[in-house]
Amino acid sequence: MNKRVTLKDIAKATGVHVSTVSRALDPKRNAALSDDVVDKIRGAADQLGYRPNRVAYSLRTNRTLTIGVMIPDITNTLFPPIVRGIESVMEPEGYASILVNTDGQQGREVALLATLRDRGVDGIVHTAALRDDPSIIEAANAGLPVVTLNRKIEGSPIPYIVNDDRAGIAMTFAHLAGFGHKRIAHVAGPSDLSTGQLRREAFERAAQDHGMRADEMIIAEASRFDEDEGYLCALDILDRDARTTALLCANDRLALGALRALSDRGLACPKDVSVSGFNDMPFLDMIPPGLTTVRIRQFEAGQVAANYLLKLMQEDDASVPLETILPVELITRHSVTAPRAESP
Amino acid sequence: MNKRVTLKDIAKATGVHVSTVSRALDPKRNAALSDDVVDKIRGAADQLGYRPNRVAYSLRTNRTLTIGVMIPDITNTLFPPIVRGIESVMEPEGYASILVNTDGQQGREVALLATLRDRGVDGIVHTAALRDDPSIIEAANAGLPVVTLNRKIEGSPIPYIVNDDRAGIAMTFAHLAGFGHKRIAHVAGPSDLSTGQLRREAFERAAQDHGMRADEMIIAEASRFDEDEGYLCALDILDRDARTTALLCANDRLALGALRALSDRGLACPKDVSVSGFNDMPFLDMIPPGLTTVRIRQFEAGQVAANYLLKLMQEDDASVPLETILPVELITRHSVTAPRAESP
DNA sequence: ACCGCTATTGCAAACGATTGCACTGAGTGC
DNA sequence: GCACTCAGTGCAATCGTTTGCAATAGCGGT
Repeated sequence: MNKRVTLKDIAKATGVHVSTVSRALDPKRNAALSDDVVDKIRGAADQLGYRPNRVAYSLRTNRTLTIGVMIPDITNTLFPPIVRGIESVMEPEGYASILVNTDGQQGREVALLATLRDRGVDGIVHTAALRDDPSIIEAANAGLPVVTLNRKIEGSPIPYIVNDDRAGIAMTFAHLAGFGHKRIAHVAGPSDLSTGQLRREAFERAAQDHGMRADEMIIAEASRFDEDEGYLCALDILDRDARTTALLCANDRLALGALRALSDRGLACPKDVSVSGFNDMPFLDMIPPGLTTVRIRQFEAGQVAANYLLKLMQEDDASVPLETILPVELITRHSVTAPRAESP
Repeated sequence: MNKRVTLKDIAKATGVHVSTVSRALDPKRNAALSDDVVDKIRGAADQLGYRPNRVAYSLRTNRTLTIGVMIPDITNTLFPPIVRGIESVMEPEGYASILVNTDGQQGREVALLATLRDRGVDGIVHTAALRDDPSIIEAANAGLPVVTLNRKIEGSPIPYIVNDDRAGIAMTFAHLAGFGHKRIAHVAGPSDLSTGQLRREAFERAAQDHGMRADEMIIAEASRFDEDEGYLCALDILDRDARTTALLCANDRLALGALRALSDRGLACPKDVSVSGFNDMPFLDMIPPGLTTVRIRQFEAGQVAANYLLKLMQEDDASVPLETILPVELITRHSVTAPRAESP
């Protein structure tokens, strides 16, 4: 358990002052030193195996080179690629991430945010924000760089990166309509999440654009983005209108639940009713009948968020776009086909 | 951007010395103080909204209350539950985790380990160790608490938590044999990973126990635990012995690849050949034909690892079991059935 | 020969907490 | 009434860096 070597050790070894050592080791500041002393110090440093003490650095400079990454649940396949995207730009810059899972609970969120701030993170990527989220706004106002991902916080100057949900839904709706579907229902996500809200609005607008009247729209809102809720909502929709021929779901897990509901009702997908999802989660292509869905760029989204955050952290007067919308892509598989001829 | 309040501020506000404040706020040390001054200080502290500066604390105490969690790739569904398991015990104790992905590359692993040490983590949970891994051994020898998970490092005193791979493989083999399979081949994992190695040995032993001769065993070793490798290995096995009736795969992703290989060869699973996996990854039940596999306790494994690490970090002379083997469970679905009557 | 300038380096004060030790005063025993 | 204990606080060093400023030396210019 030999002690770590410090600047002082190097100073002692080379006979110079510790501040000189500090300067010699800092590429941005060693210009003021003579080359030979720099060389000597450098030599001694890596001969002794010097590794800077980041904690001391942080105390002095008030920069931890650490960011907080807040997500609802890493267990949800949506998030790992985001995390890696963030890491892919942060790591080369010397930043590490501490990852916290909020489970979508407001209480956990504010507590975790507090511990992140206690730990002095230099910035936060927040993918779990509720639409209305005072604590994170407060943090941002206090000067902490924050960017949100996938979720948009209403009425705040916090930059957000989102996928083009509206376009995704519109494409899907058009795809469905193109097959001749007239009775398209929506399994919506929770309305307290901006994703849920936005996709629902996009659905309504798309439906309207295709000449559907508001009172014809059947929408069931899930209280969580999971299979069980999708199952329940699909059942609800079928109960409300048995003639529904297509289920446009706000995400894949809801769609998976809907699929199960159909099969429970003795309905086949896509023969009896078509189903679409959103997100294109992994292994979706292996699950029959092969869900038609919208692919979003999670890794990229993470990268963009990280880049913005970097900029905010490194430049005092940095400005990044308030809104960034990433393009999405319709992935057509086999869960959508033409509706059966309507029996009048 | 109002400055954070420090001990000094509280001292000024209450008219006592900063060291007194420090003591008053520390539950383990305030016994030596009079109750009224403690109350006064406490009151001032949360009236001013004091939050301790963890960086300063760390510098002084040499404890960061941070651990490093090294995994191959968070994108692999195997790991998120582990991460959450770790978090579930660490978070209540005030520890945060910094997560790094090694991608299974030795180079990345040593670099990331170095940055973790630079950051002064109090301990490390390592789920990505190669079987022979000098850098992590060196770290452990230097006094850094380390526990490895899923992987065992040969000939080191580092505690490891593993699933009962041997039993899992044995159960699967017995299950297969119970259906009457005689020609059971193994799609093995990489032998430089202890999981790959161990499962292969378990297969060989199980085969032997069922009266198979060594020269009858057909084994193809994948160089990675992924679908493409599973595909290739399965093809290889079919080429080597077309009469193979069962593929016991070292993990689910290999099995998924094998499934694809079978279908490419016009073979049906389970009618023509049975297939089994290992790990029971999420959504596996939704992928036809429903892979029979071995369920492992990832969340629990994370918890155990975290508990051991906590003990190692908090007690000087802590001793935890060198080896911990978690029970596994055979999940039977529909990818295994009796072999067709052999056409002689 | 003197002055001033610049290039190089040292000094010391931070950053915000913890902690061994010294100090003070009141209470105790005799 | 005196020495002694001990509870309750204050003092100051310390953790390892960074950084504004002071100090020194060497140099050229006049």
